[in-house]
Parts: sequence; C-alpha cells; structure tokens
Amino acid sequence: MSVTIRDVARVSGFSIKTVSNVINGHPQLRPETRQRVEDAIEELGYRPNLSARNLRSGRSGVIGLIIPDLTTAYFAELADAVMRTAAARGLAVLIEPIGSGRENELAALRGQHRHMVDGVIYSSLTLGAGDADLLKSVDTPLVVLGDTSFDGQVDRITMANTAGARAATEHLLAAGRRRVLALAAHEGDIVASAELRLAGYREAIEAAGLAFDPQLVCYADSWHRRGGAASMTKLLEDGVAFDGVFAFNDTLALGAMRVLQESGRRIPQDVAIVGFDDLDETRYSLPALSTVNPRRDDIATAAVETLLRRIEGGPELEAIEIETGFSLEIRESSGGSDQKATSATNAA
Amino acid sequence: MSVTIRDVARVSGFSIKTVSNVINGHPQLRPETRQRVEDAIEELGYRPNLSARNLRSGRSGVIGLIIPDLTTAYFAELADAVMRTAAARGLAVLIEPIGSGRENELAALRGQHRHMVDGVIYSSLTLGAGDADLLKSVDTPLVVLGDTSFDGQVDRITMANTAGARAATEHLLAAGRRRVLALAAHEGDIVASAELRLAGYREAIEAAGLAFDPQLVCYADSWHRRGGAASMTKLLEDGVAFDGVFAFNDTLALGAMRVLQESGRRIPQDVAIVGFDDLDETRYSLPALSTVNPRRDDIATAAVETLLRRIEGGPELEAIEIETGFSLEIRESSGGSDQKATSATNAA
DNA sequence: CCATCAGGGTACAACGTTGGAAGCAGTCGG
DNA sequence: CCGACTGCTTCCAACGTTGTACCCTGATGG
Repeated sequence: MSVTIRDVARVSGFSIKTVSNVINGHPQLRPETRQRVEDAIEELGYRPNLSARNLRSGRSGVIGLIIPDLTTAYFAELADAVMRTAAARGLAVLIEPIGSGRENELAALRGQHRHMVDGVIYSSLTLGAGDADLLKSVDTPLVVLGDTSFDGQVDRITMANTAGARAATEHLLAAGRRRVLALAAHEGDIVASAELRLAGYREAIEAAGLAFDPQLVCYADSWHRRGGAASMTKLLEDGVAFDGVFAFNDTLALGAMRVLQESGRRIPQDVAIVGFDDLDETRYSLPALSTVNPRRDDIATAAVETLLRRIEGGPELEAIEIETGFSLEIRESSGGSDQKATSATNAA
Repeated sequence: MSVTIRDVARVSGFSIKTVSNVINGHPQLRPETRQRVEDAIEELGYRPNLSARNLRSGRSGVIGLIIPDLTTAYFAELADAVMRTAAARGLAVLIEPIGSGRENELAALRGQHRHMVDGVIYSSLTLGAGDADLLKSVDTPLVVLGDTSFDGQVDRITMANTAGARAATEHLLAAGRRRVLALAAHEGDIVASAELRLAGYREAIEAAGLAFDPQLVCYADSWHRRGGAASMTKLLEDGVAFDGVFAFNDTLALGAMRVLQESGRRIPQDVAIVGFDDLDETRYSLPALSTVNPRRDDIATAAVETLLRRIEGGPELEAIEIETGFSLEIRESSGGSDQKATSATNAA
C-alpha cells in the first residue's frame, strides 16, 4: 500500500489530526509543528488519498466535460481550454464524448460517471428551452455551454454570436465588399448559433444601408468542411454573384475556400472570406483564414468558475448567464496582412 | 445527500451486506431475494458511491491518458479511441495534456492526479531506451504507446511503422511511380517513428530493384501542415523531380498537397501521394488522401487491455510489447477510387 | 432427539480522511 | 492561589462500501 497520513503522523511524531490540519491549512498551528509535518510529508512523498478525502468531504476534485466528440477540432480546442483552466484550479477533467443526437445528449445526463464528479460542464447542441426542467432535475451542479437560453433557469455561458457575426460582416463591408454570402444557415434553424450569427450578419448588412438579399443566405446540413464545400459548389453552379463570404464557422469556411480556389478564384482578391471559431488550423491554411475569435479561454474560465460557484452555492443559488467577448482576427483571407482588430463585449 | 446502500437495505428489508452481495453478483442468493433488492435499487435509483467503493477496494475505475495535447488531430483521435474502448469496459479516462518537450513528459510521470487513477496510458514522443529505469520506478501501472523500445522492460504498444511505410511505398511503386519522395525525416532522427517509417520506405524501394536516392529524402522540423508545406516549397524551388510522395504522416501530406496544387500540379495525375495515420480529415480533403490506417481502435484496445492486465498482475508480471496491424486506405490522392487494400500483421 | 450441515443471511471492522468535542498545558486576572 | 482562558493537540466518529467471521433456520442422519 502507499503512504498514508498515518505514516506521516508516525514519522513526524504528531497525531493524525495535526497532520490533517497542516495539509488543510488550519490557522492555529505553531510554525515549527507545521514545518516538521511538512518535512515528513516531503520525506515520505505523501499524497492524500483522493477517494478517502472525497468520501469524507463529498468532493472529488474532478469535473466532467460532456461534449459530442473529441475529433471535431472545435470541441478538442474547447476541451483543451477547459482542461488548462481547471488544472490551474487544481481540478481534473473527466471528458465524456457522447456522440451527436438528442438521445445521446439526454443519456449523458444520466451518465455513469456523474456520481464521481463534483459538477458537469455540458456543451449541448440540441437541447432547447423546453428542456430547462429536465436540466434542473439533474442533481449534479451543471453549467451549460450553448446558445440556447433556458429561461435563465440554468447556469449558462454563451459566446458573442450576434456581435461577432456582425463584426465579421462589417469588416467585409468596410473592405468594399457588397455581395457577402452568409454560409450557412440550418434548414429550419434547429441550431441556435446559426440563427444568432445570421442575425448578426443581417444587422451589419442593414446598418450599412444595403438590402438583405435572401439569395445570399445559403444552407448546409453539416457545419463541416464537406458541408462548406458542397454549399459553395452549388452556389457556383447556380451562378450566384458574390465578392465576400461570412462563414458561420471555420470548417465551413475552409471547405468553401477550397472549392473557390479549385474554381480559379483568388482569395482575397476575388472573394474575401471570414470564418468563426479561430481554430488553430486557420493560422496554417493558405491563405490564413480571418475569423472571429470567441475567446475559448474566457469561455472555459467562465464555465469553470460558474461551476465552482454552483458547487459551493447549491441549487438555491440564482442561475446566471454570461456572454463572453470576442475579437476579430484579420488574416490573409480578407486582405489583412496579419493585424488584429479587437472589439469585445461582456455582459452578465 | 444521495441515496446509499443503506436506503436500499431499509426499503428492501434486507441487510446492507445482502444488498452489496446482490450488487456484486455473489452466487449464493435466493432469486427472490435478488429480485426484491433489485426492485428497491430500481425504485430508489441507487448508484454505488465510487469514492467509497474505491477507498475500500483500492481501485478507482479511472485510467489516465497522458498525451502532449488534444488539439493535434492525431492525439484527439487517439484519445477518442481510448475513451471508447475504456467506456466499453466500464472505465473512465482522465486525460492529461502535458505539452511537448522532454521536461513536460517527465513531469507528467509525477503528476498530481496519479494517485486517483488505477493506471496510466502514456503516449510519449521523446522518451527513449535510456529512460526504462525511470519508467519502472513509477509505481503506477503503466503502458507506453510509442515507437521506442525500452528493452522489453515496460509494457508497450507500438504500431506497424515499418510495414505500413513499406506497404504505402510499394503501393506507389506498383502504380508506376519511380521517384517517390520520403517526407519527412527528422534531422538527427530523434523521433523513432521517423526512423522506422524511413526504413520501411527504403525496404520497398530496394525490394523493387530501385536505388535508394538520398536526394528524395527530405526533412522537416515539425510533423505538421506547416512543415509539410515548407518542405514541399523548398523541394519545388530546388527543382527536385518526383512523381510520388510518401508522407510520414497525414498533416505533412496535407501541407505538401496544398503546395503542390498551388504550383499547378495535379494529384494524382502528376504526383501521387500517400500519408500515414488515417486522420478523419483525410476523407474530406480534395482529393481524398490515401493513407496508412494504423488501426487506432486496435491500439486503444491493446493499450487498455494490457493496462488492465498490468493492474491485475502487479509489477512482477513480465512486460509485453504488442505491435498492432495496419491497413492501407487507397483514396483519390494515389489514384484509387475508394477501395481498401488490407494487409495486417500482429506480433507479440 | 440431538449433532451436523448447508444455504442464506447478519454484525462488525476496516479502507484514509476530516470535523467536532474534548484534553492539556501554560498564562493571566482577580 | 484558584479559575478562566488561550493555543495547540488529541481522541472519536463518520463518510459508503465490502470482506471476514459468524449466526440462524430448517433439513438430514445416526
């Protein structure tokens, strides 16, 4: 067996409780005592047994992160940010990739690892306002990352979808583009972020005194490279004229960019393009993709801190919603050399 | 507090231990008793407290996965595979991304979460044979994923680097290519997989009766898109003639492919290209990239099972090394429509 | 009719930790 | 010189689970 607090007590010559007090930073301890205990801990290489501590305290120091999957760049980068934030607070992260689809998302709420985490950060795509009661019925502290509101009944972190989309579109308009595509809404608008980003796009168009042209709004069934490529292929076939593209996420943008280049169009000379998400990859594409940086680190920080607040505060605490800021990363695909234009908002 | 085994005992009318026996599937129980206990469990929605179980049994049901980072597609997909395998065995996975560099890798071995996992799967890039003693000194059960041997002293899962590379190169040769690039070795060969894949490439070249031409072996400092692009740019500038490329991994291949296309070369007509890793992305690139599929699921399964074996068996158990099989995924970039050619090896 | 036995159940201790209550010096005020 | 107080330290119990040892009941055999 490994070294326990009992061994530390024996070696240091103090009682078990005194050692425990040292570990937990209790105030009333003679410095000398503290020092001798710490020496013994050091000497033995003692580390508290988390299971026992957890059993006693009801805490595990582990939080869960529920995401659709890890192989999508967006979620991998989100997970990375959450893990770094959590690690800074001494928390470990248990990732649960649940696959896509509403059924899987619901099943995850009853997941088998729920009882070994202090709380859960839940990145959902398909849950909507109607599921607020369901989420409230889960007795694990919960923070949702997502763009659908739950009537303020559930802690939620959301990103600046509309403002970010508007800034991206305005940037294209400011560069003289007049026919900017919105790529790509969802049929039926089941995904909230699509709706919000489309709204931001429209705001920018109308604020510039241009007419909102439904022909420039295209659709894709998946927000992946493939969807972006397919949409763009169809647009070119249809002969729609445009000189700018605001893609609702980076992979759509990359897929579209690829098709545009295959068709002989130059980026940004013929078509300027801006994405959304600031995936690592966008820095390495040719040309480097301009994009809205949703500040994943801020999202992760807000999520972890809100979760900790909920864990401390219990279910009675009033739910909060936080919208994080964004910045616009102007790269080659929209004509920038590589400056950064920043515009941030923060609202509770 | 949540529902405990005590509540189940009270409701079902049996003792705590009897309930425990039902949960743990002890044989000597009247079916009726079993049924009534299970009914009570169902009724109360009881779930065993893992911390208590773990404290009692010394097991946590959690394994650690130490990888450089999650944002690299290869590791994200590896993590995904490990998590799926582990989930099928009722294990949760605690991912610890440690950044790159030898120092970080060493630090991870003494990581803070080590005491809350039953064992660790460790994907290392920089550890070498000289570190065998170091690895053995870690008292947590450990399985290494990597291409460097530790003299058979540490459990290790490795992939078919040489055979896979040879198959990829042979495929290009069989399609009539005569000047096939090897992209890209590491300067100084610090990374074992580079060395092994280069050996496989060379085997194929020589087995075909061709001369191994050092001019066709190029170098890159990073196995990322950027490195592939930079290498290819330099090759084109240098005017090196070639009609095929075996890239040591997929991101190198994608970076190189991009530069080739920008230069006006057609893939696969002018240059056929094969990668290594079978990243999800390779299916969506244009053209779809042929690649060596290292069977990540097999690697993950072997890793988890070897780890479980080590956890059960203790440190005395003799270390094993497993080399998983591979298959060659022939896609558009090397002229295939989308067939799959398979060739697998398995050795202990 | 009692000893034996087996199936099926129960009581108790222990895993390592921490909070609460209490103990125990030494110091200070009356 | 006694009692209260202060500043540490110690003992005890408890978190929820499971293994060990034991007990009970009814059936069986001598």
